[in-house]
Amino acid sequence: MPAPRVLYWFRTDLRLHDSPALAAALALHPSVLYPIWCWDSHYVYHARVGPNRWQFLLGCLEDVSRSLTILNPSSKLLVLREPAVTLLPKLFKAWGITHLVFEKDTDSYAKERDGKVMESARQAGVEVVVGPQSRTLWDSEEVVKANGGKPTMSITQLQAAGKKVGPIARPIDAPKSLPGPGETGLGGIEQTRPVVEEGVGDINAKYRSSDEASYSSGIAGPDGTFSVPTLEELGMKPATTHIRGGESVILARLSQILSNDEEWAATFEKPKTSPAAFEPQSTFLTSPYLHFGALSARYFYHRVEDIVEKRRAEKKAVSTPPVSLTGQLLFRDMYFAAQSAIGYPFGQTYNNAHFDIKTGLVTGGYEVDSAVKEQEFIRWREGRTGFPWIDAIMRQLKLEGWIHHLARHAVACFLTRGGCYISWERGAEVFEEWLVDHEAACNIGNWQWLSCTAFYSMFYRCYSPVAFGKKWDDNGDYIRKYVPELKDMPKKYIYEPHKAPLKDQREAGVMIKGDGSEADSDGIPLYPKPMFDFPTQRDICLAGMKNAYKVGLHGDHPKVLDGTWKELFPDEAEGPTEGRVGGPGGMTTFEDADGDEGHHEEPVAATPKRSGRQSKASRAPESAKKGGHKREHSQGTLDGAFVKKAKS
DNA sequence: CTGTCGTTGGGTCC
DNA sequence: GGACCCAACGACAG
Repeated sequence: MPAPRVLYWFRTDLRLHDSPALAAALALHPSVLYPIWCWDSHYVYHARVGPNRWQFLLGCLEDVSRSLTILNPSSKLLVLREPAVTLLPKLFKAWGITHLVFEKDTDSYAKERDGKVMESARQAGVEVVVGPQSRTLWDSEEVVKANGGKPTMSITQLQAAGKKVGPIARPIDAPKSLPGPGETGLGGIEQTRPVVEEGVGDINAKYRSSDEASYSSGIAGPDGTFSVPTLEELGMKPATTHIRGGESVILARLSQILSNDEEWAATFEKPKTSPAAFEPQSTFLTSPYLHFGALSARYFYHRVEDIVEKRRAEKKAVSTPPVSLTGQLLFRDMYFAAQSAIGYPFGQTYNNAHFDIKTGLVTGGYEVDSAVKEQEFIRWREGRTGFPWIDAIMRQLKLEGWIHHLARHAVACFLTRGGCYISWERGAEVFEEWLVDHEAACNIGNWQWLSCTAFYSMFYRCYSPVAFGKKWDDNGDYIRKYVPELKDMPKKYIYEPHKAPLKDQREAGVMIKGDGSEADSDGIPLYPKPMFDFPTQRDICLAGMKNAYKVGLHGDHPKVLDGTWKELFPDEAEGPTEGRVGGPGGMTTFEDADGDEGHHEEPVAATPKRSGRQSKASRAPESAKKGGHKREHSQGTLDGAFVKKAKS
């Protein structure tokens, strides 16, 4: 039997250390090994990916390529500018491939894609080896099985299930040698240009100079060498973050931190790390590396756990899950397993058996259909809500692609159940676009958590846009950094600048005025007034949440599926009404101290209905649409039991 | 049925 | 800085 000719397909495992899938490829004793990366049109067109994450990914690709070349000068990462689904069947033939090897991926989209690729491999007589899922501590499907087939909805469930699955695999070493690739001639293969999915559209077009740029240079790239592209080749606008991708970057930093300060690593408690810290931030910032597989979760886990065990033996203090460093990895596994169990509906309320409608109420569940809400959403996204703590966080996110976990809590709570009462799905999309560490399972899961849609339900625990930030950063240094127009505002007013007397505003060189759409007025920098009165809005949210919990609708309820659910929420169905208070969506009016008008500008035109939501739902496999975990709505509160007004 | 717990709240009082 | 209250969810153990 001739020696195997192996295609190793890198995806979200952009590393050489602790890669069981790569080890499986090498265990075949291949005569040639083609390390490839395929330009996935889903990532280019349909997933929301801004320049910062693109740049991070490119850094990871370059790093892997360099490491491959170190192992074998004739090897490097072959970047193929075409999606795997159309390209691989052609490559199998052109390169005489006998085996395709890749790491298992339980992400909803990845499962669908890999299924298609495996089918085409079967037809081509190519053997497929799916390596163990190693971006998590345990295999997500095994965790689900151990959890009785149900999604893991709490950290205790995850821990119990993980225990049943078994010990977390010890990391394996990077390979010491590597076969080179064979002939890389494309032998007349025609590039199949990816198609923008109808109804979904090219979400990232705004970041590219040309729709055609990404695939215009053919499969092998502009110089025909399968090079890692640049942002320019992608037609992408420049990135703004200082965060750089790459396995060697994170391994070096991890070693440095873990050996320099074992105590810190062993006693780490997430809730005690400051969301307001910058340069340096208060946490490791491993998340983007974990997402792209530049850092193995298992390697990270065991490096930390070894230190913890050592200190435990020395009778020194250590922290434990869920607050410890390893606890953070457990949460990640919890979300991966939940996503794996639920599939497509995980990313939405619609058709999701596990999630209540709740914060989707006022937004129609699937789209913002109120001009006021849309305006609030835009102001939240762009960091001009008039709440400096919220605005600083959103501006850091947009600029750097990363914010602290607790900062994510603050802005997510504010947008959903603790401020605007806008659907978590809108916020999740912004994070998806801007985060360098965006991980669908974790992002969706955390948004559901913060909006009290799933995983968490104590909606009366609400973050204040003033008090929470002050707790960490009384002087407001974080705000001064990311909202520079407030940099000279006295400490007394830094979290609530609209309360500053005109004299203080003048001395601080800023005027608190308007809605943030104007940067300055006659050369004087402007910072907006709060877009609503927070305490009033918080009460409205609490009342809405109480009502929503009482009704207890789930995403797979017939009335949700057929769109008639609004009948059950008469207050919300009417939409925002001027001056109405006591129901979610009521437009609040308030006047501030100096008697100026409040936040109401002319409402912008309502945005058109977004096609993405519905088409994503309709794209879900039939099994997912019909299956799922039907839940009894036994409370008998569907008719007329909603709460019209919260007791105050 | 009751009581307790849940990674990370806020405000007041001492 | 800690104790306690606020108004109160759902999961789980007993």
